[in-house]
Amino acid sequence: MDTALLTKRPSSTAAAIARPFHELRPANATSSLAAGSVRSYAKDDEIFADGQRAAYVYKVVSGAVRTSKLLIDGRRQIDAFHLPGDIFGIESDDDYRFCAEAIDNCMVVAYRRSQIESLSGTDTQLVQQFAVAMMRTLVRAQNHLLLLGRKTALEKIATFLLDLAERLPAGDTLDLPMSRTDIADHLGLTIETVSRCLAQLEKRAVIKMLAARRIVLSDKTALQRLND
Amino acid sequence: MDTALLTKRPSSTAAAIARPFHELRPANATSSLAAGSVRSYAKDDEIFADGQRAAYVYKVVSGAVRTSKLLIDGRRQIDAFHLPGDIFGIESDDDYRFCAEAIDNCMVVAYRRSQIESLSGTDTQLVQQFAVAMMRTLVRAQNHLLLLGRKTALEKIATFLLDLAERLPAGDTLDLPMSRTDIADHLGLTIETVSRCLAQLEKRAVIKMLAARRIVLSDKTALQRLND
DNA sequence: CGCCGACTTGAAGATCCTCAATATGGGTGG
DNA sequence: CCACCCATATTGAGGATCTTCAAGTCGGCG
Repeated sequence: MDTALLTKRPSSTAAAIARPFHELRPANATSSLAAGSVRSYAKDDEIFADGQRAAYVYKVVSGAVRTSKLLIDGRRQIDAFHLPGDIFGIESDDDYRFCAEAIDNCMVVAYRRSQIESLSGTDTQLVQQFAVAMMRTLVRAQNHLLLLGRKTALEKIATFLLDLAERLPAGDTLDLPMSRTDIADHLGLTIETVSRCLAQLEKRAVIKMLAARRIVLSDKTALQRLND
Repeated sequence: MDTALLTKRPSSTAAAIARPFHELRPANATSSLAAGSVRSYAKDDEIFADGQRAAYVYKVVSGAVRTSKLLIDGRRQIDAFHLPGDIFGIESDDDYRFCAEAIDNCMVVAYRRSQIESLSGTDTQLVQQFAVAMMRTLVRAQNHLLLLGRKTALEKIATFLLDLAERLPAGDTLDLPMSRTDIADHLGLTIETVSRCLAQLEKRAVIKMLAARRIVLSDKTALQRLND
């Protein structure tokens, strides 16, 4: 079972930058009951919809996922991007309060919520993992409140780049999995503003854009100065 | 012990609108160990500071509390207002990542964090209460992301008023405990914009302002339309 | 009654958005 | 392997929303 899951690990670069795989699965044999099922999604596939019954909690194996909310007129807020190792879809009530979509081709592990709850006693490790995940989700959301409420467009971009650089393993060269639209909807901006801020940072020699989605953070100190 | 705490309950209107007091304290005798200490704060008193060692988790008994973050240049984001029954100050790491201040004269119960953690086995009720509180904090933060990132000033005010109306027990007449500055720093606006939006809602006969901090929601349907 | 903080209102200005045109580049088929 | 194509991204000009700065007004408390 363990090996079956392991062999499904793709050899793509996305998987190569994933956090240590042993973190993604319970270490002890007793937790095999809670082992989730691996699922693959293509770019822009819906993983779950807002309002849908929240039957699973997910962990990203490779690729990237966005969770978002919509206003009736279509305005969108992406609350978070989820990278390999990240857990998403944790709910206290019955239904999801977000929509989750694959940003690129990606793989996730789906854990049955009912199983997790029934395991509260037996598998401390996995349950605790989800508790930690929930707390991390909260911390990120709260930091993001400050960004959305009080930072300028340029500061938002700087914070975003630094945050991604910490979460993606690659050194100072970022390979963004998401589009400008996704970035804009995450930072409360428009794609044009995102583009102009990136251009401005490049003109200031703070970053270098090898391609639209391949960005070198040449001057992290300058970014940090914009960060707060 | 129970009675000692109960006699400290103030007879102010603020306490009268508090959620059922039995919810504020563990029901069974075995949890007396975890019973927190009651503390009073005057308007604008600091309850804890950002970066301070997070030794306590708090529950509001009466009055109101704000938790906020600051940028170095003084820009402030209030992540949440805490009303009677609300829990704040939950941290996973050692230190607070917020500053907490009394909005008006208020009373809180402080629970030693070390005690809560050591009680994980014995007092399920209290521990679970904090787990629920953490989840509620997360839900509110995530809803607030949509507000800050994608709503207009008028929509922000509408959402804010409806949210408060649900959380404060009084019917359609709101008694705001917080200043315009606090509202602005919560909604990512300036006090002038807050003032102008309220004026506009009043001109549209959606609300009526009996005093600056006493607002009647005359047309909740119209507010709801602005809400999303 | 008067003072002072809190709030309101007005006018001018900045940031960010909207609309529109152009450029880029990854993917596909010839 | 190249050329084309279309989604994605950039760039520009003009405009809306919200902010800033500056005067008032209100009202609670001594």
